[in-house]
Amino acid sequence: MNPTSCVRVFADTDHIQQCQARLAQAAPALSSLASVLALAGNEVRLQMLFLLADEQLCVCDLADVLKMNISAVSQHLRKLKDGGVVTARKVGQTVFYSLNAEHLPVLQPLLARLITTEPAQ
Amino acid sequence: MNPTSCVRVFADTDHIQQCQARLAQAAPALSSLASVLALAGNEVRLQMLFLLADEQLCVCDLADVLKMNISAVSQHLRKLKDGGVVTARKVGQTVFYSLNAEHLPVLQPLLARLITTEPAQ
DNA sequence: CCCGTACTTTAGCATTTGCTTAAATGCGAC
DNA sequence: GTCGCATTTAAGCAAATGCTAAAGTACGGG
Repeated sequence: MNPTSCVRVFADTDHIQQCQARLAQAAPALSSLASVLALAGNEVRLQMLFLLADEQLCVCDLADVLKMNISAVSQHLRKLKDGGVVTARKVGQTVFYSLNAEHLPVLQPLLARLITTEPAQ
Repeated sequence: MNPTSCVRVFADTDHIQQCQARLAQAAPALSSLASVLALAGNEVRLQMLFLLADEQLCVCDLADVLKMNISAVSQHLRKLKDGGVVTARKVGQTVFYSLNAEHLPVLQPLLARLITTEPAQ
């Protein structure tokens, strides 16, 4: 009767529908969270967020610190900006990026885990 | 002098090295965090984690709930298991998956954001 | 033992990702 | 205006991702 999956008797349609209902309720928040995590789930971008949590930085600085191509850095920042994770502030010809408040509640606790309380061991 | 990037005078080598030092210190934790977030950053896998946070489920159940191919579900679970995010417990021929304690400190606060306190608006 | 069920693994493929290179764009100095 | 610097964008490509389909493994029942 269920073409997708196994034929177990205790498939428990109630249980499955209950799970689906919970998913459906969480769907919008879940989708939004997934996209933020996908952005932060890239090592380079997570490094950027870690740095930006401390202070705003321009594309040049980030490229220097990460030893990366400016273009590559700019493309990562574009994704972060499109995802609402960072904001850009233009001063003259340099663009300063900083964390956007919108997703800070998600990011802060994550980034906080990266700060070593002990300066050195 | 800096071939990679812009030629601004205030490149502030000190500042850049300071950022790099902070990065270097956070590197191991950051790398580990990035891989967990990359796993959770997929919408299907985040759904799985959301469901598994509530109760352990077998591959069949997840496939039913998510209306997905069993093979696809299994492959996602494999990644989650390889990343240390979930654990498998075999009972007879069915395999129950549940969240692994190792990365709960990262996942719990994220998943908690998905639980609607109000049952309905 | 053989068969069926739950699951895993493999191979193949389309899509996405992240980089490099090169060509814009934008803005300030001259 | 022209030039130079900071950044963005576009094009191209290799690698990674996520799916489907099919074969393989593991366990229980008859």
